[in-house]
Amino acid sequence: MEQKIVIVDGNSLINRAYFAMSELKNSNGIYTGGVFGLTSMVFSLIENFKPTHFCVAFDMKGPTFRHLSYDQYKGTRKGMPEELVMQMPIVKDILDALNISRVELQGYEADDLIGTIAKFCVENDIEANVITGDKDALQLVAFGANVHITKKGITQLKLYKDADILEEWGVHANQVIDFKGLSGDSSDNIPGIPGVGPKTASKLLSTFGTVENLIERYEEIENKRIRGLVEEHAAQAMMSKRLATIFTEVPVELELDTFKVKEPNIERAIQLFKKYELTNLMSKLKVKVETHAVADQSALLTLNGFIDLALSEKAFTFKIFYDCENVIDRNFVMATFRVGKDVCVLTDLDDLLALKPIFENSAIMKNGFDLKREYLFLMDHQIDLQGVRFDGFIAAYLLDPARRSYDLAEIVFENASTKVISDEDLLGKGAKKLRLSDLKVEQIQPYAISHLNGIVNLKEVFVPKLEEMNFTDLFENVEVPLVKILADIEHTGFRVDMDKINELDLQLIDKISEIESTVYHLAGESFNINSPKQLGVILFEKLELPMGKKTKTGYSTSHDVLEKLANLHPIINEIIEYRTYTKLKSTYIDGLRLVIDERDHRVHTSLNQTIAVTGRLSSTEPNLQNIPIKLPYGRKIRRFFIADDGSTLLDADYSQIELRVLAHLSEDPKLIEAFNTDMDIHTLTASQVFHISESEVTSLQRSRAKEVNFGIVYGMGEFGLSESLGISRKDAKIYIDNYFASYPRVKGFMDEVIEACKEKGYVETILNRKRAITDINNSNFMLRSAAERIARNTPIQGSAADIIKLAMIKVYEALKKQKLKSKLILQVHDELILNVPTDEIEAVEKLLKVCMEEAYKLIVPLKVEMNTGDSWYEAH
DNA sequence: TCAACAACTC
DNA sequence: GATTAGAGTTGTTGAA
Repeated sequence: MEQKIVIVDGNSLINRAYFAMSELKNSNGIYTGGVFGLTSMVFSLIENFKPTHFCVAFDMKGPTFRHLSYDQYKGTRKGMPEELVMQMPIVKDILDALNISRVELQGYEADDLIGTIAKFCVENDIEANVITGDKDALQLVAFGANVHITKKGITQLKLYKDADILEEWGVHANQVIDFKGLSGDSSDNIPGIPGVGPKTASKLLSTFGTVENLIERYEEIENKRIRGLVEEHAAQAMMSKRLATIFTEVPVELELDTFKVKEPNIERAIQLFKKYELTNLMSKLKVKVETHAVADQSALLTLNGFIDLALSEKAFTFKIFYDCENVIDRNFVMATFRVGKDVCVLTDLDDLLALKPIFENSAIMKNGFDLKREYLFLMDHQIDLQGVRFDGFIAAYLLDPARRSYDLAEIVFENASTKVISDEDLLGKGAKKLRLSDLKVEQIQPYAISHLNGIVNLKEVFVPKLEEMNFTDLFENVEVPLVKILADIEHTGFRVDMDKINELDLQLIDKISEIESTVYHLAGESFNINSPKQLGVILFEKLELPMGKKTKTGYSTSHDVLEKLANLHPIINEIIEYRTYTKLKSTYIDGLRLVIDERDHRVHTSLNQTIAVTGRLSSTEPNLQNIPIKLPYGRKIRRFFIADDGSTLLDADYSQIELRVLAHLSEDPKLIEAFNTDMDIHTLTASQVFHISESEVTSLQRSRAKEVNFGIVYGMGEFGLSESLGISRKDAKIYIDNYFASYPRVKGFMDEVIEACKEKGYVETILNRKRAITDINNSNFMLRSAAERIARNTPIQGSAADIIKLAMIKVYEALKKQKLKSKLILQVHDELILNVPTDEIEAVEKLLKVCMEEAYKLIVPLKVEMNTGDSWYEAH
């Protein structure tokens, strides 16, 4: 077998890892960000490079030979922060447990050790891969080492070839040291030649080649100033070059066998990961054992070959690649399929469409990643995808719902053994980002196949993991079936009334310009009212209004601050009005217009399944989950959203679903009783909190009790309650105390949730959805309190989300079974909206009520309220 | 390009 | 003694 070594610059990577995740601590307050980052890097390097040899080099304390020749070497560098110094022995322990050899030597830097080992390996025909964040190491490219420089913290690597160095610095690999010798390096305090920067250095070197040659022939330098500089600082340039040169003859014993990759000492590693609470790393240990290598030998199937295999094997994995011109136009580029180890690549849309019977055959199991995209594409072509069993996107979300993104390449990189070519690798990023259709098929194919194989590998790892975490039922029976429903909702869209939009737009334009001039008049000058910074200056400096809160960057001009100033100056109310109207115009008129499909006059919102940590959905482009309702004027926006001709909108929302879930989870007798007898829960709470009979409750008391009920669900404290009700903290405390006295099990439940969370590190919903809460044992009061509020709220919010997801599935199935034409067109957390042909209203009302109320059996009843109307305004 | 702020929802 | 309500998206400003 070919031999391959990975040599890691331990100091460089741990530094980067630490700064990328400096806040990571375990519950004893020991910082572990650097340890975590470096160790996960080691795991991924082993998985991705599959090296036969591996070692990590470290710097040692104390002066090196460079300091002895130049006492200011690295003189400007600050020492490692204390929090990082503490992590060094931990990292070394972990590396030892993983049986990974580390090297360090008094008097030499990690760089020199790396250079020495790399050179030795290259000379002995072993592929040498150097991993570091320090571009000085690029000089090693000159003798044939592969140098990979970390990007974005340490999450990505870039392999530098000679050409890359040339592009970045304008010099060849073997001139890197000359380049440093001339231009210097402020981070190492290498002086170079003062006045010579990177540009000049590369220009000089392209003519003269080396520093030595340059100095010898300095008289040939055309630019007079630079000639002088070179002459004057020749000695310093020579010294700088020496300092920048990695010493590749370090007297270490090079016994290759010591670097061989060995099986880790799993028990010891697990022990350490537990001790430092690096639980994510634990799974990597298992992954290493469980992952099956995927054969890279695979046949390329023809369309018919694939059809035969799909029919006989009854399962395949696939991905369709397409460009989105805008929200609705999808341009086919390529589709890839895998059955067993064989792969099929289609580039002709007609071939893909020929697979309609295969896609629609529910006996053939389909696996993929982010299958909502596949559903949408196939729906465009009247193909009704059936038989989906596994969606890696959804699996990744259930296993770690707090992730920022679920990019396939990242997920596979972290969990499985293959390398997936990322979008950025293929398409670039920023302004220069390409579309798939800009590339040739041959360029896309390796990318597409790497995605396909990544999904297959991911499935191998995730299926047992889902089982282990008790997610199988939630995954198979809720989240995966929901994918299709969300695609259907998105595909159907919500019709909008353009005339209504234009009408309100004209009104708003008038109102805004009128208020604008009033504000300028009252302020005595014109300024940008949208700028909190400029507004702050006007209000608190020019008009000398009393300043309320401050933000990090200046005066706060938030609504509640302004409200308190309303009586002091007429400009305040104008500004409040200005804000409400401009909000409506920019977000709900101008913003909405941008996402209306010109062809069908509908908005096709994207309902995202993997965004919210609690299990809720989120809605984007446009966000239909935050259409105004509270204020009468804003509520008019709901007139934009209308039923199809011959149909009406049916809007059904759960009444008090979160408080019912709370009653269920806490088993509080009084709460249960209240819902069993269908009492008004806010009135009941008011009577409890104010110690009066329900008939005596005033509307003010009821609305305060409503705030209390909400506050409890969110884990609000007395301060928050006093602020939101405008009462004293003392009174707020009394309310809260009275609340818990009336519903004693609620308090008990909250305490138990936190207790269990401290123990297990996560909280759960009724369908076993889990959310890890890391700060629950944090010694920092603020972080711990926030974690406790999250722990209290997540089971409630998350269980309510579970229930409405179940309801959506029931409704969807029931509509299909009864062959009704009514369609789900939106979900807003506790509300479902359907477009219902007029003749189906009665049937669908019945169906909807049953499906929603019976979605999940709580110990209290679920109650649904329904309304119909031509627009969302009337229906809700 | 990105963080901060503000405003809208359940 | 602190700090203070859970979950989201979008638009604007202004600094890098």
